[in-house]
Parts: sequence; C-alpha cells; structure tokens
Amino acid sequence: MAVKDYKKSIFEQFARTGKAFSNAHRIELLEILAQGERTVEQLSQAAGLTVANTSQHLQLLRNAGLVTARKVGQYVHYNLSDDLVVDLLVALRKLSERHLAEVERLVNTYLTVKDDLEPIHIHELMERAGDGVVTVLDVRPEAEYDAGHIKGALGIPMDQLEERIDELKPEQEVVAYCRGPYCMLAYDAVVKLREKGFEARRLEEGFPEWRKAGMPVELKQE
Amino acid sequence: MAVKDYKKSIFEQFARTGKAFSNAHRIELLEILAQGERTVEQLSQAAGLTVANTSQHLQLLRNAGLVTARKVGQYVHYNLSDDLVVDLLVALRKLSERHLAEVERLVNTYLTVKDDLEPIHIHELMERAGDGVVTVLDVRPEAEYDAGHIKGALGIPMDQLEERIDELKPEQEVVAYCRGPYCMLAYDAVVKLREKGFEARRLEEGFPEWRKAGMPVELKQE
DNA sequence: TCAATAATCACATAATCTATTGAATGAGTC
DNA sequence: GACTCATTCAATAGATTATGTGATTATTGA
Repeated sequence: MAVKDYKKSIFEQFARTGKAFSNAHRIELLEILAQGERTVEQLSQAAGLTVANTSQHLQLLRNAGLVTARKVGQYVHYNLSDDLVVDLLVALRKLSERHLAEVERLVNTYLTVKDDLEPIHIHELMERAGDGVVTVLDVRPEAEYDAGHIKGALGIPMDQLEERIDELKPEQEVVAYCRGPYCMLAYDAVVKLREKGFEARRLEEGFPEWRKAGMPVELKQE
Repeated sequence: MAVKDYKKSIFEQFARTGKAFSNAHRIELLEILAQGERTVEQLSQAAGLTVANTSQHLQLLRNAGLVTARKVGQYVHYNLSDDLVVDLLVALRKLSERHLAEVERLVNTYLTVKDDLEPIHIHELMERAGDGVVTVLDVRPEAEYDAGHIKGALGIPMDQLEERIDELKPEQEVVAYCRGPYCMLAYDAVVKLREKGFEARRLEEGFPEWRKAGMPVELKQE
C-alpha cells in the first residue's frame, strides 16, 4: 500500500468517528448516555425522537465504536463504550463555546445573568460536602438518579421540586446539579429554590464530569 | 425561548463544529494547518485537492470558527484559530485509534513492526537534546520546517535525506520527527538512516504536540 | 491600463444523510 | 401457540453535502 493511500485511509477512519458528532440528535444521545446506561425507548423519549430513528442513530454510533449495546430480555441497553467519548464531547463543547458566538449568545440570553447564579466547582463541593453543611441536590429525572449520582446526594427531579421542597433543610445551603454545563435543570432549580427562600447554588459541572473526576458515586439505595 | 428549543439550538451548534470533522479531507487540512500557516494553494497541493475544492472546505472550517484567514497581497494565509482545535484533533485520533480496529490494522500493516522502531517521547527527547548527544532531525518539507520547528533541530526534508546525509554526525544518535503519530515521514527516515548505519529513532509525537506542550520552538534562522 | 495570478463564487451533478413508514425479528407472557 | 412489546430492518422521499467546471474578484507588476 502506498503512503498516500495509507494516509487517506487513516483520515477516513478519523472522519468516520467525526461523522458521529456531526448531527445534533446524535450528540444529544451521547450526552444522555454520558449519564449512564439507557434503553432505546428511554433515549428516544429523552431526545424527542421516534424509536426507529433513535435506533438508527444508535446503529451508526455503534459502528463508529462509540457506544455498546447489550440485550437484557427484550430490552437493549446502550452505553458509552469508553471515557474517551466523554473527553471528545467535552473537547467539542469547549471548542464550540469558544468559537461559535452563537453558543455564547444562547447561554447568556437564556440563563438570565449567568454569573448571578454563582456556580460552585467540583473540588469546592467535594470539600464542603464532607462537612455535611450543604445539601447536594440531584434534579435530573429519577431514572438518571437511579443509574448513578453523587454520593450522598438527594434526588428530586426538577418537575417534583415544588411539591417535595419540604424534604430540604431550610437552614442548609443547597447545591443543585444535573447533566453538565449545558443542562438547564440545575439553573431552573436554583431559581426555584431562591424563590422559596433557600440559599442555593449550582454545580458548574454535571454528574458525568463528577464521575469522570473519580469522585465518589453511588447507585440507587433501597 | 423554551428550554427545549434552547437545548436543541445548543446541540445544533455543537453539531456544526462536529460537522467540520466529518470529512477526511477537512481533517487532513486541519492536520496540515496544525504544522503552521499555509496558503490555499499549499494546502490544496498537500492534500491533493483542487484549489476550488480546498477553498470551499476552508470556508466551511472558517464558518465553524476553526481556522482564521488573513490576506497578504494576493495570498490568503490560513491558520488554526486556536490550540483547542489541536486538542480536538488529538481527542479524535485517540478515540478512533482505540475504537476502530481498522485504524490499528492499517498502522500495524503499513508500519512494518511498529515497536521495532522504538519511538522516543517528548520529555525523554527534551532531557537528552539538552546534552547535545543527539541530533534532532526534522524531515518535513522545507516550508513546514521554516514555519516552525523544534529548537536546534536540523531540517532535511525526507526527499533530500539521501543526498544530504553527510550533514549528520555519524557518531550521534538521530531522532527524527515529522507531523505527528500518523505521519509517515519519520518512519521512512528512520528506516533510511539505519540502512546507512546510523543509530536512529523516531519521536512518537510530532511537531504540533511538541509546540502544544510548550517546548522550545524556533523559526527559520537566517 | 492590461495581463497574470490567487482565491472565491456560482452552478450542476452525483453521492450521502435523515426521518418516516410499515414490516420483520425475537424475547417474554398468557 | 397466539399475543404483546422492544427493537431492528427495509424502502422511500426529501434535504444536505462534495466535487468539478467555469466565471468572477482582488491584487500585483509590467
């Protein structure tokens, strides 16, 4: 094989991986899978796609080697095949954030005044959570909480926050987190909690980053 | 704007960045640009594309914010806009390498026995280069050498290596490098040098990684 | 001002990608 | 064995992308 052909092949392989990240729905699926294992139906609901369409995107991701599938009964559970996939998602996010003015505009517009919500960072939370002086609140949907959450975190999905707000100790600061920097749930939770008179902040990173950093994680407790 | 729309927009922006990496030619263009600034014609030649086609790919890359262009006379010089682009290229390479069996197969097939060429790594080279006991050899084309190379490296393009081999000190070990892990030039150089009786090794990483690591770089000396 | 050159643009064509629909598969249940 | 459900497959139409050709623009130097 000539050097030229060889090079061509290599770049084609890279492009195959890149192609997986060239579609908004696939990126969303990957971001959801970064939270943990999901079935096709769960994915299709979370991403707002038809099941068949979701399945096809998943086939493509599987061919690119980014996700793995295992069949349990009649369900197929999908998962990211590797932490390198998260690395690439993070790199893509960073790059997009820096270069696409549009992203920044969206973030700033939607998130009211971003800085006003004073995000806290992983290591800072780690220090303070140990003392038990903060309540760590997971506002993701229940299934995601069950699939894995920050150790000791209380799980109240965003849509139940209002009715279950009395599960929180009013004297403690609350740190809310969700799926990552671009997940809206934690923002909404902080706004809601402050309305109710809580001292509340948001974890800048989300659960995937937390897990990736090797911080303590636990599964659903019975 | 509803949360749903917002999310959609964000993922679409990410996909726009991802799309830039979904084509083999564009990835090649980015890899070439990772070596340093290039004009459209240089790029088209290096990648084996027509000028018009190259230009169009460059427009797309520019819209995605990955490259910058500056006009000097009648030439337009392109450049990567950011080191984050290199980060993403590296992440893409790593992920592809791990997941696509095909890539590994190609690497192993073409590169004879890879390990037999005993690559040396950046920090190791850094230590040894200081002592002046190794000759660091840049085998990339002259233009790329001129645009920036490892400090103190001797520049002999691969296609001139045979005729200019007497510029190398026979008693010194030679470390050859080129554009990165997938660049063939350094492999070919090591093979050639060993034929000629030199003790020769290859730098596993290439110039982009060297520069990225903050190691000393110099431009063409007069 | 004119010719030469680098780069881009505009258009046409072929190839590829995406979403939808409905059928097929395969496991579990009654 | 018939039925239900999760998932995949297959076929299709519509949208997007890649590339070549030839025209156009911008800059330089004669």
